[in-house]
Amino acid sequence: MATTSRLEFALLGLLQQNAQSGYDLRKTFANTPMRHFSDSPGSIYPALRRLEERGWISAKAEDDSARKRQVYRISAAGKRALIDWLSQRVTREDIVHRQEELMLRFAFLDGNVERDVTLRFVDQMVASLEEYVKELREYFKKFGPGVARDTGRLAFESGIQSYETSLSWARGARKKLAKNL
Amino acid sequence: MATTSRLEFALLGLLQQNAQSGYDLRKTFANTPMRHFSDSPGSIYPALRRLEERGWISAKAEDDSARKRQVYRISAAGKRALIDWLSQRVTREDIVHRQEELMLRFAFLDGNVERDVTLRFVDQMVASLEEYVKELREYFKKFGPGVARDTGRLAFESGIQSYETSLSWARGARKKLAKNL
DNA sequence: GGCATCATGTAAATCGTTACATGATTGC
DNA sequence: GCAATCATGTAACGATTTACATGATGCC
Repeated sequence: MATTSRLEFALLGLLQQNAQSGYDLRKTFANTPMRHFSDSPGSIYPALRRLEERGWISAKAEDDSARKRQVYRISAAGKRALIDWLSQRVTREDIVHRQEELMLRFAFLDGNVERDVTLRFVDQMVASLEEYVKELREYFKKFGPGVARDTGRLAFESGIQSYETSLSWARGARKKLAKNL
Repeated sequence: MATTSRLEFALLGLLQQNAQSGYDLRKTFANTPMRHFSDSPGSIYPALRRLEERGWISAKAEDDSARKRQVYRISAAGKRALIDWLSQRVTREDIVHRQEELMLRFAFLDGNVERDVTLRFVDQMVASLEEYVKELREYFKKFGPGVARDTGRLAFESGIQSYETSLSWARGARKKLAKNL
């Protein structure tokens, strides 16, 4: 049961939206807000080959094009893997250690799972965030004033604020998503 | 010129605050808001040895303790390396690809560099964030409404909001830091 | 006596980074 | 003709993850 990296899921999700080449995917990572992913060939081409070996995507040489483009398409097994990943519970671990992966998952929900799965996802996210923000606030009340360095205390406050922003975003998202059910 | 990982800098910064053992450092990563770092022995002990090999820290067996604790202490060369890292310019790359490292750097500023270096750091951070937020907003105006999936659009908005939160945090931090100059 | 915690390590596997490399095509 | 871009790769290296491993100590 080989694990799947964030990059691999990102590729899988993008290929689910459109069949495209490695170069197209690289351009997406270079020129869109998905730019926190690396667009280097040394990461993307090997990742595509790994996905192909697992049977999650398949390559087809684009013959009408003069250039030697390999267009990748997601397979049924790939779509199943994607949906499994998207359907997982949102845990505290996701909040603390896998924020980026969490938002990636969220971005791919629509079109791949039913709206009620999306709503459950957001609900779990709100619940986990509430719990964690509470925990951080309590920690800060206890230890924050004792921190000697200003920048250390401010950095901590920045961390709390960022989770609070996520929380209020998630609450707003929940409302918007519930409206057009 | 071997590169230094985030984990290595985190260890270096913590050892600058207090000489301590690998186990102590692991507990910090396990039980404090620095928990986004891994507390696994397989990452920390090898990282400590790498730092030792570079002469940035040195180990001393704690003899009064019954247990075989190795207490690490930062060296002069280590402190120099730390300060070099802390004094680097804040770039757009830091904002886009190295947010976490950036906040780690910020947290360690006090006590290691003069207050004016800290203020310059925050100024550069504000400037880079302003630019990037502007860029993201323009991108969203152009392409946001065309995004088919609700969750895709919402995820993008979440990203923008998180940068906006950082920006307003940085502005507030700048004011607080300037006050007690 | 036994369990949790203290305390440090090693080994295998793998992913991503960086750098190098090649050749075709489009546009000026 | 030349530069930029299209398009795909390989190779070396290093860091982290996961799992395995050991032994001492404090406490009930």
